[in-house]
Amino acid sequence: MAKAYERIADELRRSIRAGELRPGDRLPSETKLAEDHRRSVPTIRDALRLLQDEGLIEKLHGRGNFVRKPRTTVLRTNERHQWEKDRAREPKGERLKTGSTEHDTGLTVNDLVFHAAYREIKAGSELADVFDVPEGTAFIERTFRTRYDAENAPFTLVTSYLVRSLVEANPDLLDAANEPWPGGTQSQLHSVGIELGRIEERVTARPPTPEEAEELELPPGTSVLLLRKTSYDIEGRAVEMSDVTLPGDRTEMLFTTPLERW
Amino acid sequence: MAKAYERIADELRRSIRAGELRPGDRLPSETKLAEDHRRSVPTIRDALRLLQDEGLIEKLHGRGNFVRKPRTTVLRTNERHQWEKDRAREPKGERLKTGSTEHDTGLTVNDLVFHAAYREIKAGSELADVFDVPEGTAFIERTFRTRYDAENAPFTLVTSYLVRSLVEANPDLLDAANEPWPGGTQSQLHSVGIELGRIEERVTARPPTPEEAEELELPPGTSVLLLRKTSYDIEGRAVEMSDVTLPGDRTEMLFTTPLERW
DNA sequence: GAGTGGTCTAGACCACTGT
DNA sequence: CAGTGGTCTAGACCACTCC
Repeated sequence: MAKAYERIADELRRSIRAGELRPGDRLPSETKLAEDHRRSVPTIRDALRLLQDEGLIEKLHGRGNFVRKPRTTVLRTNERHQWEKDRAREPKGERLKTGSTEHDTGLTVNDLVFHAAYREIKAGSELADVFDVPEGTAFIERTFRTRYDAENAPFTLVTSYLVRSLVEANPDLLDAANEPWPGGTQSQLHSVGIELGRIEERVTARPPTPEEAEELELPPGTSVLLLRKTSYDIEGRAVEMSDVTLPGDRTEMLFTTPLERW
Repeated sequence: MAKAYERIADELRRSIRAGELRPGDRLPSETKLAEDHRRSVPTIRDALRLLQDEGLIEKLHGRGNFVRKPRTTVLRTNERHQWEKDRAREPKGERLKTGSTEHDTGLTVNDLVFHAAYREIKAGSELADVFDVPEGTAFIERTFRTRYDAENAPFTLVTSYLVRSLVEANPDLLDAANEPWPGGTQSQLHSVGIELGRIEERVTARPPTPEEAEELELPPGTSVLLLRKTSYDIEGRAVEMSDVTLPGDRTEMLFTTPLERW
């Protein structure tokens, strides 16, 4: 004997999957559903919460419960890295025209807003491990939000780490006022004589923390993608690491792997 | 004025983050929490559900509520593709020794169980688009589960598509009984004269459907990673596509992008 | 059997949306 | 204002775990 709220959720889920309830449609009110199924309102709400957690419906206070529409997604490719490298040595005027976020999305620079903060920190065991330096080494921590003006929610939260001694040759890199740096991180590193040899990206997914949900305006029933990007110079030494949080319902990442010929 | 269940959740969340409640610890019982906070049990349960949805706690019926321990993750790299290509032309005996899942995880072939089913289908608009063939073209659809014996949950669900006319030159490829094919998909394609030139992988994340949650034994408060892998031959023609569902709490994907020298 | 969480009820009252 | 969902109560009864 299945539980009442599960049976009710199953029935509504089937309705939605079959297209009898279409994206944007309003579900019957909770009191109406309660009468129809001869159950109490809290039981109906248990059923609706299941569907909300699956990302199938959206609850709008005072308006009703609606079948959720799919979000339009932003594509983020790994080809951006070669593209950014090619551009890193170009004159500043050229670099100003577009940033790498625009390369991925087809947007222009004016559609984007950046917030940045710099902080100096000492390496804990995790940073020390990635960069192969002693614990306590001085790092620059930069935090960003990138935003697409046409939407009212940011689409990434970024924390980036650089070894202080590697970048202090260029004092401009130590000042948040110079953000956004035209040409991006690779251009910044080029200004202190660093050329990148490869980039590693690690991807996992989990539900958002309340803080992430608020900053990225994530409704219940969505996930975040966590991307840890580590950049290595041509000698294979880690020179930069970023932790990026992306909204799972608005992001698609594309990785292309070329294969050697037989 | 914050809501009671949110305040209670905040307090417990802070406790967990601060390490006062450690992974594996049992929380006070719901009736105890209700007395402490002078709230009803359902209100306490509302608070605990928030924490469960964030993946912070685990509810065990009849035992209690526990701080969740981090799962050990399996690493899946894009270097597997070159490795699989290098191996595709090796003699069958060699290929039998290990499969590509083992390459990623360090397991031996005996730790893995495969289930496979083959089905012939006609291309809908999506498949027709990816493979650049007319709608209605005959495809072979293969579905798999891969499992690690030491755990009792599968770690991937796979659906793979091949154009029938491309692979029917080798009848063995049309029979599920020959699964798992030693050397994997690239070896199968090699048997009909196809060499791969590049692989594209698209990654998104969302909460699991009830079906996925059951098959992958995903507790509430976890996400799935969706990987769509498309393989192109050396002329750039799509020859294989897979949709892979991975448990977000047990999977880390690593993509390495080499950069050209200046 | 004692203690735990899971399901469900019936209803009060609040907060938000639209007309 | 009427109608909607959101919060919360007080308690009954069931299902599971462990001793």
